Amino acid sequence: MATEQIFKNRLKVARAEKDLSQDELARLVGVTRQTIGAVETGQYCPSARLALSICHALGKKFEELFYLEESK
Amino acid sequence: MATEQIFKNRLKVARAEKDLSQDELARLVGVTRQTIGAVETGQYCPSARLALSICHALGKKFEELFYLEESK
DNA sequence: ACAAAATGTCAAGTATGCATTGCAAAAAGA
DNA sequence: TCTTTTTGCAATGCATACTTGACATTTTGT
Repeated sequence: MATEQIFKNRLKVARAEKDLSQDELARLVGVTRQTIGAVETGQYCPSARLALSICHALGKKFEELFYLEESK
Repeated sequence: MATEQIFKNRLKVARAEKDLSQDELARLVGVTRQTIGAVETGQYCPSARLALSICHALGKKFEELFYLEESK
């Protein structure tokens, strides 16, 4: 196993900038609060569809919110 | 009523621009040929992780390759 | 025309995203 | 402090992404 790619995000900060709660963002994009929370804390990687609508809701480009990081 | 968001992509063209086969792209991003084929023909929406590594492999930004479209 | 490479597709199985419910802790506001 | 809002976390279940293997069809190259 060479280079493992870890999926990360800057959701928490971007959400704070818009002054939105997890629940408010969740309603905007049509998922539950728990789903937003889980994505935010890195519990799992969202679908590209969900990730895209989060981008739209927060007024950010994809690469500003989501990225891959190398792990050792 | 339900303004349904449909997940679409421009993978086929972008892949052709790089002169890569589905199999070559698949190996680059670490999935199977069938998975690339299925994403390309819109059979399903990839994970944000897979979508991102496809972007990297094709040298494109996310929004250049993937987008949401309104349908009725 | 022929062979090889590329693509479409299908079935069955595994992995994981996401919903739902519920409870507890932390933060914010009065 | 007391109360409300927000967030974390866990279990169960359904939906869907992704794998593996296999076969048919189309495209490309000689």
